[in-house]
Amino acid sequence: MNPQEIIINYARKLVPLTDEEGEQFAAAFKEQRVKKRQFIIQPDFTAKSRYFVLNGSLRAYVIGEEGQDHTIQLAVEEWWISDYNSYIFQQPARMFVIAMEDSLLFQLTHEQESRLKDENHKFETFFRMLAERSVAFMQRRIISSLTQSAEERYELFVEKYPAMAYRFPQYVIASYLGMTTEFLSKIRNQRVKPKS
Amino acid sequence: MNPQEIIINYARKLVPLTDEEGEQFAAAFKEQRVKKRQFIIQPDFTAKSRYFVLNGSLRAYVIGEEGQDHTIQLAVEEWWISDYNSYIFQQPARMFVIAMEDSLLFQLTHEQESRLKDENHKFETFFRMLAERSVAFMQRRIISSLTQSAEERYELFVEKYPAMAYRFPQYVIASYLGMTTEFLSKIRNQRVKPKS
DNA sequence: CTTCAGGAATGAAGTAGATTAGGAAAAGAA
DNA sequence: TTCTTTTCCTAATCTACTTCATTCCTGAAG
Repeated sequence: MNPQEIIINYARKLVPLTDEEGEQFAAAFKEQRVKKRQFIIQPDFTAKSRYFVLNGSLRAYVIGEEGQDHTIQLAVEEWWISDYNSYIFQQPARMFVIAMEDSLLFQLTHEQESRLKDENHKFETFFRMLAERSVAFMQRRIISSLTQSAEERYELFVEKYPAMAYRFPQYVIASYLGMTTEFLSKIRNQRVKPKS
Repeated sequence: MNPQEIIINYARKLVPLTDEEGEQFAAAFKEQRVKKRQFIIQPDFTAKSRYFVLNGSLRAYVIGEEGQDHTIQLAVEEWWISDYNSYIFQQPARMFVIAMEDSLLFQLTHEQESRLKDENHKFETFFRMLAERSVAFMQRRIISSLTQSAEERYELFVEKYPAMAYRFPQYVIASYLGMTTEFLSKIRNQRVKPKS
């Protein structure tokens, strides 16, 4: 399947599109290849685009006061990524977004997105649904961080996203779940051998 | 200002509306009076509506395994509240939403909202922007919970929402910020008298 | 003027998880 | 291959925060 087909299929999961509308939608995107460790968003620069992952994986993170790194979002195939606070309000970013592997992205600029939304009610609906899904996803993450222990959060994560749990290095998972890599290591090894 | 004017003014902060459109928008809402300690959403029931607070205050929370209560969202005048996971997908709720004071709400049912969005592109845009703002808000909360200590989270909260900090009882603030009421008490009193 | 309930303060003891410091093993790069 | 960098593990100590138990405070209801 080519990139255009992928994004059209994806969009059709949320809104019905005619073939013509599908093409129009896909035409707003631009392919972008990035290499491992390449940044696509950096603090102080405004995020001009959001990205749909066709292939590969990325990670969004912030650096805390004492230089500690906290993963805000992960993305693999068919996920979106950006610094949304920056993208939505077109203000300077606070986050880094970096490629974890050589990746192929579909870039959508803020301008192109605006144009799409103006052109067709269906596209506006699509982005509304996308945002609502993010709200639901983030709310689940907030509930998890309030109600569960480090171990429970990890178990839940592995259960829901087994593909990610072994695709990303451990320090990334740990900082996504809000714990240190050492502690995650302990959890992982405890699970294997409760008895010698 | 009457409720209709309030909601129209509010909507106009996000999208321009003619007088006629404003009236049409406001007509989708229904006034609802609730008394302190009254529930408007309960687990296992589907949240059929979202609520705009005209007057008063509410609190959304979940009950954890060991009966501990975790505040997910707070709402005062001009804020929205619901169990969004339930509302958006029209699935059974996990949360309680309860009035903290006698309140006056503007209720918008899922059906009415759908109708609005179908009727006019502007209304669809409005709800898209509302969802995007929630995403940005929640992302900030996630970053705060990952990067800051209990004390820092409290200071930030007081700074950004001073009105809320003293309107809600301490145990509500504590459970919203992810700490115990005892610990928040300690933080508060430490700040006042670093020296006798 | 009591009584009672919801909320806040305080202190002692316990624990989940962080920090620090060691080194081993994969994985790239040359 | 060898060198370097990145990732992972183990274990001891440390601390931010919880838990538990008790007392105090305030306002509303009888």
